[in-house]
Amino acid sequence: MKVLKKKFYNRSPLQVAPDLLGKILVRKLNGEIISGRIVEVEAYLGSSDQAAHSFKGLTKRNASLFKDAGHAYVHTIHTQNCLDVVVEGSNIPHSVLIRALEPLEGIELMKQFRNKEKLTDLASGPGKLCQALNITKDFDGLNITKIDSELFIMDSGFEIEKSSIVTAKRIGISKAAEFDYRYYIKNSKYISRN
DNA sequence: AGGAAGATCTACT
DNA sequence: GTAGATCTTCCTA
Repeated sequence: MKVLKKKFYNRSPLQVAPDLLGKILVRKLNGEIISGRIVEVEAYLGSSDQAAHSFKGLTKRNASLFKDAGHAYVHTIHTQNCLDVVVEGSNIPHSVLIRALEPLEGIELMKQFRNKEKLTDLASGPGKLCQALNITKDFDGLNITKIDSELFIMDSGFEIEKSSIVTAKRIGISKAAEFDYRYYIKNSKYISRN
């Protein structure tokens, strides 16, 4: 198991997004570990993608998208938080949205944060996983390529077979919704929807 | 200064 | 399946 470095993130979101499936998202909180396997992601292509927050250029909200690859971008929507990973270099505001996790460690903590018991209710959606891992806007702009960070992604050493990766249209957006930029693991019970 | 929209979630029917 | 909750940011007057 090793932490994913900038080299991993410094590629096209269309390459990084499917590669993130099966990786382990790790949250450190007061010495406790909360982690989960990434089972669903979406790619956002910055300036050429009308659905991306960075489409209209740099604003206060999306400033973190213009950082180097391997930083977090946390934004609020309808009272919920969503977690992105910045991809492909500085001033190229591409990102990958982490949409769902399969809970692994710290499940009791997740249940507390979510006030839910069912494993499939803990992190099966972008807003839910931020609650389960207690990710707040304080994480916006955080470097997630260091093992001493409070948030990072590890390589499980386990490759997802290409035949288990499903490509589909993105969810919950009104513009440029026709692109097949959503990726999830086939047959996972922990994705947000089918 | 005010209004509208947004990469959602939950509860209830 | 549908409605309501309820916060931040941006656009317009």
